[in-house]
Amino acid sequence: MAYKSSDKTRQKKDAKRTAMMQAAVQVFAEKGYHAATVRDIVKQADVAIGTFYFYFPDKETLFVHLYEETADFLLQTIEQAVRSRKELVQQLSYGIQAYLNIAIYEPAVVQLLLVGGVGTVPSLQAKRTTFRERLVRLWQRPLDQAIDDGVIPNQNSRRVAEAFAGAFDEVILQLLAMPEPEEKAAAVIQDLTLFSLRAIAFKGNPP
Amino acid sequence: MAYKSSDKTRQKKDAKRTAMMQAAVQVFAEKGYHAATVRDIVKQADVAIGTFYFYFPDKETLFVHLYEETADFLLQTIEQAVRSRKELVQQLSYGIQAYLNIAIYEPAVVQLLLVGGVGTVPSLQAKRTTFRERLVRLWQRPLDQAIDDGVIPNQNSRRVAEAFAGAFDEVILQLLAMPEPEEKAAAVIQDLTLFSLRAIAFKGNPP
Amino acid sequence: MAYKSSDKTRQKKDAKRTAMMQAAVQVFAEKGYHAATVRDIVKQADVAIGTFYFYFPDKETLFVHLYEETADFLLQTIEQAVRSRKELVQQLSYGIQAYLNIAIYEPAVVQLLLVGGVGTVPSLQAKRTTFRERLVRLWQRPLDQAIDDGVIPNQNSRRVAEAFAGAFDEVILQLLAMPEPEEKAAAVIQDLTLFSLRAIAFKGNPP
Amino acid sequence: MAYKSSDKTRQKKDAKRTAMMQAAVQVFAEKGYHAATVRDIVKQADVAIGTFYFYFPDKETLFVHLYEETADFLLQTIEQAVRSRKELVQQLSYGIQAYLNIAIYEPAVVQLLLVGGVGTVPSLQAKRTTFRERLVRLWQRPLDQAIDDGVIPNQNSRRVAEAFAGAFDEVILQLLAMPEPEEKAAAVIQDLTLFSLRAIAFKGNPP
DNA sequence: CATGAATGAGGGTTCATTCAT
DNA sequence: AATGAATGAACCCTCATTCAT
Repeated sequence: MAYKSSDKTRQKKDAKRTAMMQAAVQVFAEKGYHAATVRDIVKQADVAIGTFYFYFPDKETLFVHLYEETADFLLQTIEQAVRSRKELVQQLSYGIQAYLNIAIYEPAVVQLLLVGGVGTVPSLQAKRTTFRERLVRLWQRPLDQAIDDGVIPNQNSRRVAEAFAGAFDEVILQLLAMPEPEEKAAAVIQDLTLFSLRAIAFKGNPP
Repeated sequence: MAYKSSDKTRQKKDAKRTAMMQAAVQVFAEKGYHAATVRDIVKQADVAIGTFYFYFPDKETLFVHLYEETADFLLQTIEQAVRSRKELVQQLSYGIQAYLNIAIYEPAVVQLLLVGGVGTVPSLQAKRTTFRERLVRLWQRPLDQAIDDGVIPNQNSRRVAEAFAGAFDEVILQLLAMPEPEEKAAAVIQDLTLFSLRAIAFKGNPP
Repeated sequence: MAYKSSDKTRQKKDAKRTAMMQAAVQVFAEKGYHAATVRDIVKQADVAIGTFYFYFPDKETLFVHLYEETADFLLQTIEQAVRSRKELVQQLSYGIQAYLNIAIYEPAVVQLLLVGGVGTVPSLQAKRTTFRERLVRLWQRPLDQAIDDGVIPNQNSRRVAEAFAGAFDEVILQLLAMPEPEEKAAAVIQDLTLFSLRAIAFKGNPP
Repeated sequence: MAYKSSDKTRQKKDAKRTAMMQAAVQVFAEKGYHAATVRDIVKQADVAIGTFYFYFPDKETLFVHLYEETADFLLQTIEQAVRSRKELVQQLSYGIQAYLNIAIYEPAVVQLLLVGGVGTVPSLQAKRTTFRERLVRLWQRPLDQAIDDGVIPNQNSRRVAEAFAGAFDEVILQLLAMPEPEEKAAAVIQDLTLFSLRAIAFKGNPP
């Protein structure tokens, strides 16, 4: 009995906590870390300001936590798409697609990671570095495997992965700035996949 | 009578103005727009706070001005390097080299443009969009010409240019995060040039 | 649940708001709008500076509000005294008495309206004009009625009312500058009433 | 020789000093003491800010000095008009006329004294009191003489003079707020004169 | 748990005043 | 004498954070 009630309470609490975090992501993504106020967040979540400090120690901690969580979500989603395929062509293509999907349907995720809180919170600098590092490694892995398999010639896979990460980010941000980005998604995926394959001197069959 | 805006006085004032702007670039690049305070800037420039407002109308105006000026400097420097060559291979190679030079010897420029004031000042959003647009067009021009000349196959040059801009930015930021980046500059230039040429299916002689 | 805007809480908040407004009236009356600082006000009210901005949007808005409220209070109090009588002699006498009462027992009211914020806040200019206008009309009404009733000869009632308003203000300010003004109040009332009646060529029985 | 040159220098200096003081009166009258900045004044006078501090010790001292000087000018002008006549009727009429002339042709004088710096500068409070005192005495003198001469019945001439001072001020300020006040000046003078004569129970021939 | 009144450090900005030229 | 660059105290206001209810 006490179990169940506790569970319910926990769930309720978690629900409210989650709601506030979603509100925070929205506000941080829209305004950036500094311009976003705690009052903005609690207003968006429709709770009192005191409630914020019951659930989170302070604004900065929440932001860093959100950044990490969002980064995890993005990286894992792409990673999963990449891992689910064996062939380099499809690994790239599906990975890019996964990234684009998130960008289009959860733009706040991309805003938060790429725009929201850069160069602002000291304790975030390391997190950002880690995120970029993981993102680079994410693209590097299929490349290394492809080199091992002889599918592409030997090359500085690390640098190429960096270039990929930057290229994908920019193209996606440009896409998001356009009206109705979802209509152009398919073309972008194809463009980026072919771009990538050419850039690494892939000689097999294009998609 | 001689005291009236003599050349010496004018020069001195200009010098101080420039010094303060450099201090401001430093601080903005390091902390970002919001975290940088006017007090930080005047401390860096070793003047009183009133002096800031003698030279500049307010923090935001100065920041936007600095952003534009810095963007102009970066873009013109790269543009000049690109224009000074006729062949696509060299246009890319010299353009990248110019970019890298700035990044290594004037890191604050890159910090300011790529990191410093993103997602912060409303009046900057448009400036940032313009900067990215110009950067993309900068890389797009040689591509279009190469397509016209039949040096590379027809392709979505705009999208490729976006990818180039993003790729170069990321590689450069990664380079700046390393110790002694200038030692690796030559390798990076070559890597990026080859990467670019492959990505656009260039078939001529590599550098 | 009971904590939500309970009567007690509301009352307490209103009480504090009122207390702060009284403090503000005091300070504004004493120093005038510009010389009065928000810190002066919160010190007088014994609260923190943030509390001021919790209750009021800004210094200027509060001042204008206070000015209007105070003007309303003064005008309505006098108006009521005037309206409560039918005979011109008593209308004047009771109106003047009401004015004097406020001046003596709420000197800040008079200070604020006559001294506090003149020639200062642009958004107040119109309010001040309105206040003077209403004050003039206040005295003009019984005059017009008396002319209609044939109690006094026809004359430029508007100009006379202006003169009354100015005369009463000055005499009252002079009275307030003296020690123990309440002792002289009765004499002042009589003097001013007779002064007024003579000035409008009233021929009936003096009070 | 040295004499003359010295005189010239003196005159020149005085000329500049005078120009600055006139500029200051203008600005103070228009904006009030606090809102008027030293920069406003020197801009109006077309000199550098340092020049201000060569001629005057500081803003407050200048203001107080200007206030006194302006008060002297106003009081002496009216006084002279009053003294130049023997009969009460004409003393009042010419005094009022003199006041009105100043108000219409030198509105800054009236603005400065009646509106510009009230309730602002501590060191001005005493000056203002003195000015009002002198103004009251100015009107009181002819009254006392008329009482002595048996032209009007005995009465509290002090209080009546206060009422006069206040009444004239208000009517004049109301006049200045209208378009083309000079056209109404004659009527105002007559109205105020008759108002005054009636108020003091004058029985002789009206003007 | 939740609330929101209360706090005060700190930010951007103004402006009277000084002083080297 | 005259200039105007330079100064910094002080202003208004914001906002992260606390705590009594």
